[in-house]
Amino acid sequence: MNRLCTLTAPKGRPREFDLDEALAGALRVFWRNGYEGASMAELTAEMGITKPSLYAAFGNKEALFHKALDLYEREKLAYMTSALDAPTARAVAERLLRGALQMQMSTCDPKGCLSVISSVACSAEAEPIKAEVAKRRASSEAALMKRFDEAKAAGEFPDGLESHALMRYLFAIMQGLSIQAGSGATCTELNQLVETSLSVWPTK
Amino acid sequence: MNRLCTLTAPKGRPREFDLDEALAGALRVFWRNGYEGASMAELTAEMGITKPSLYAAFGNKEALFHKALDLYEREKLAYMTSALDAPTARAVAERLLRGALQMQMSTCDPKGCLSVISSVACSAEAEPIKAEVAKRRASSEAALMKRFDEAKAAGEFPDGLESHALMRYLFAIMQGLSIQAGSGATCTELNQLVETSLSVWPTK
DNA sequence: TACCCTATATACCGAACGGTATGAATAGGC
DNA sequence: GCCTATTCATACCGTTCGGTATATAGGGTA
Repeated sequence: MNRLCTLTAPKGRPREFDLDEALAGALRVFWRNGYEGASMAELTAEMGITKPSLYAAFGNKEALFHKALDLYEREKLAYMTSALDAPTARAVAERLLRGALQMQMSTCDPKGCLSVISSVACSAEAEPIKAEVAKRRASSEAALMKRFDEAKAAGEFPDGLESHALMRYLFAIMQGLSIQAGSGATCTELNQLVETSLSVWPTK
Repeated sequence: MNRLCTLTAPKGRPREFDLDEALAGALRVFWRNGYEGASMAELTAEMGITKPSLYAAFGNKEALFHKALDLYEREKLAYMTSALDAPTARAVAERLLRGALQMQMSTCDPKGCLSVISSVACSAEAEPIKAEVAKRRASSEAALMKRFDEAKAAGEFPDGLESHALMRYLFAIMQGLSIQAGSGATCTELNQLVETSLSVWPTK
């Protein structure tokens, strides 16, 4: 009995749906409705599978959310990591803001940011969800702060402006952007927000 | 039968709880948990009354939320209207940011902003809630924009900076502030956010 | 063909949801 | 004292929640 064969030959009845497609459907529902607002009924409907299939493939609702959040960060927040490659702190900020804007202007995706939505939605049951999102956000914040530390060392910031303060400021704008996008702001308005933020970006 | 007497002499059995205190309790629950996350059980527990009393006095959950939102705006967002009296746009922004900061630093109130929480929480049932919050926010935005229009007419803004763009920018920062406050940011961090925002505020 | 393993579909679980019917308690008006 | 009007407390309504038991269907292996 060769163990390696199990990769190409799964034993029992094969599943009739695509894992990735189903997960993408789950992501859409969580994105539209938040963790608590997403019911198993709506999830299964959008994923095109039944509840037992969902539980067998993904565990439970919380585990499914984690996997959907992974997909979200991998596919929708990719611009956040790539933005760090920009040559200056201002260019990083510009890439981040324009990336966030472009994502919110997508006509096929739900509005707002899944991370922001999930960190705000807050009944008692969703406490571990908030904690998980907070952990991931802290990681993003640390990455941006490290990049801004380099910028500060390179003398890009005015005196008295600390990198962590500027990081926090930039995140606040992006969070505000996603709030306003989720509340029905137009693309023009969101673009104005980005342009204004860039026009006041501090230079030495 | 004098109609006016009904004001001082309500006929039936008098209620045994204080309307304002009960509403304040409801506000706390909505603030902590959002509209959907606030269950009738938790509401009645915090308000110190039973469900039939709640329905008799406030209508239903949605009507109770509206009244709690009224109380919230009246007591907790008072700084937003008074800030408009400041002499310059920058002073208005400073009052708004410091007012928001001070509110988030209160140790007895929940963290975050009820309006932001309610505009994000989003199952299907909460759609009218979102609409109501959006309407009220639009009113606040209009008030701030009018004030910034005056500032622009007074020549306070750099060329090319429109008042509505700056209004949207300032709101974004305040929304980001409340998001970060609700996610466990420290007072020091929130203060840094406010100071940074003020330090980059555009002047002519 | 017989067997094993896994996915499927249906029907169901206890708990919690928002909301209410009902009857006892408590006040004013006559 | 009696009627009316309103509140209070309990128990209950139908629905939906997340999650599962059960039985059938379908593919690999021998």
